[in-house]
Amino acid sequence: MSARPAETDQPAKEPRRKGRLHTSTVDALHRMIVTGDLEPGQKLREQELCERLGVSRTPLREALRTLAAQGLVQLTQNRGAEVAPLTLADITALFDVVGSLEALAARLACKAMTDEAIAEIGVLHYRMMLHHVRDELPDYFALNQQIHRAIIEGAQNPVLLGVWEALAARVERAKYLPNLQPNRWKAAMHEHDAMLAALVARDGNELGRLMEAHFHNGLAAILAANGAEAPPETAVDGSA
Amino acid sequence: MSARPAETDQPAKEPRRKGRLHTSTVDALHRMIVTGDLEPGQKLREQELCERLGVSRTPLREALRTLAAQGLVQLTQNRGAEVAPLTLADITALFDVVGSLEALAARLACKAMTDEAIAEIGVLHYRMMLHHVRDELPDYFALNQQIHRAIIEGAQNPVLLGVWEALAARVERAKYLPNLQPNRWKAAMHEHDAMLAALVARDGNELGRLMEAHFHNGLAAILAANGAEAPPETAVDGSA
DNA sequence: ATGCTGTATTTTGCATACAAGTTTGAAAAG
DNA sequence: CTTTTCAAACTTGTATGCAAAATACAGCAT
Repeated sequence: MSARPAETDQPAKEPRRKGRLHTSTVDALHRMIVTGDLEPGQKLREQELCERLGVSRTPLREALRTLAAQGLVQLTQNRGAEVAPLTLADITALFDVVGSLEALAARLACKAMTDEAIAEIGVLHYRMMLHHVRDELPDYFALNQQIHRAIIEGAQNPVLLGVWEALAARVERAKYLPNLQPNRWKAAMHEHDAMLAALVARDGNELGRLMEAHFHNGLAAILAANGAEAPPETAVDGSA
Repeated sequence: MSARPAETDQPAKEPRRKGRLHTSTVDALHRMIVTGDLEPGQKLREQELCERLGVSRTPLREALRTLAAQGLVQLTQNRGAEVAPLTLADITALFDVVGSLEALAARLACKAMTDEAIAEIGVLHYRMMLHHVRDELPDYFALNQQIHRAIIEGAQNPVLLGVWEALAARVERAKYLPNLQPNRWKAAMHEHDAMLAALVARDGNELGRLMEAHFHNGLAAILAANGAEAPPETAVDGSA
């Protein structure tokens, strides 16, 4: 379903197919924000984005409202939009919530998933491991994301899926901040080993515990990496 | 259609203050959907809503996008918007997620809240109890909501607050479905008693457990009330 | 020199106009 | 009588124009 064609496009003013402008505008902005192409706190002037994306202000504004509801953009009355800041405090808060949701998903998935679906996750797991030993980071990331998504979908709870998808975008933003150190990478793989074992054993509580810990470790890595080397504007916690 | 309540505001075409049209449109639609004034599954034709709310299509469409991102409205390409259906399966899923989030909030709040804030919740609690013995349901509901919100805010996690607010709207929708039986009401009050005790004791795990159970009991009441007496169109689980 | 004020420019918010897609219904063919 | 086709009406999607708010800046007063 979510398999999108590679499509690196950042379309300038190519005359798109006539429908689906709103959707593709949302996606384009979504990517730009997640990848950091648009930086946290950056002011988003409508006219400028319109030219960049090749759409008029109406669909652009609708896209901004959608993204604002997802927490990627911040709107202020009569003062326009800016990319939502991403402070370390925000990231901490975010990981607490997502960790909790994944733990819930784990418990539900262990009850609801079919043996076949679990086996498919096993396949993904070993493919991911392959990318790990080959040092192919982007592919590793993609598989990692797919595994987490599969577990969430395995919970068979549409509300959970919807909330998770919205938050996953922000998690992705956080992942683009630091360079993932090899140490953390290796540790993450081991954590995934344990997670798969728990899933196969259908031990929901254990899997939940593991996933929550997995998330907290990822958070710690991000905090460590950025607390030391981040430029001041990036993400210092906003006491003001 | 359904009888609308008093209807003091709901401005027809009064020339509003020039700003804030978008926000108030979102709020108005929000209320209409939550209260059931707009029924689940109902098709939302833009022109009709424009006349009813006294705005043009542009801000209305922006509002619909916002509500869609919050899960109150469902959009389909070139086929417009409809009020998101609210099946019993949806409600079950929703309560699982919100219960889990409130449990998280409980753990965090027990650590983060000041004594003063906890005391304020105590005040709200006893005011709510007063409305209970006086049989004042709407006031009870309002206080109940305030207490839950105060605990979420006490967790001091802006992400959690944002997610919870979006989901709370859907929970409200569910509450408007059945007539709350007096039995459930009484039980809910007792559960709140225990919750307050755990909060004062700052026992986060216990409070989390209690709040999750509180939610599940509420869900069971709704399911029971509707499984038996709901009209077929309302909320039968949507296999389709 | 500094602070304030009024005006010009920019930018957002809303409304309307136009284009493209979808639905409906009636007429014609089987 | 049923089914198919096609066009008219309606609905949504997008672009543009206009008004109000905010910002920037120059000129003035202190």
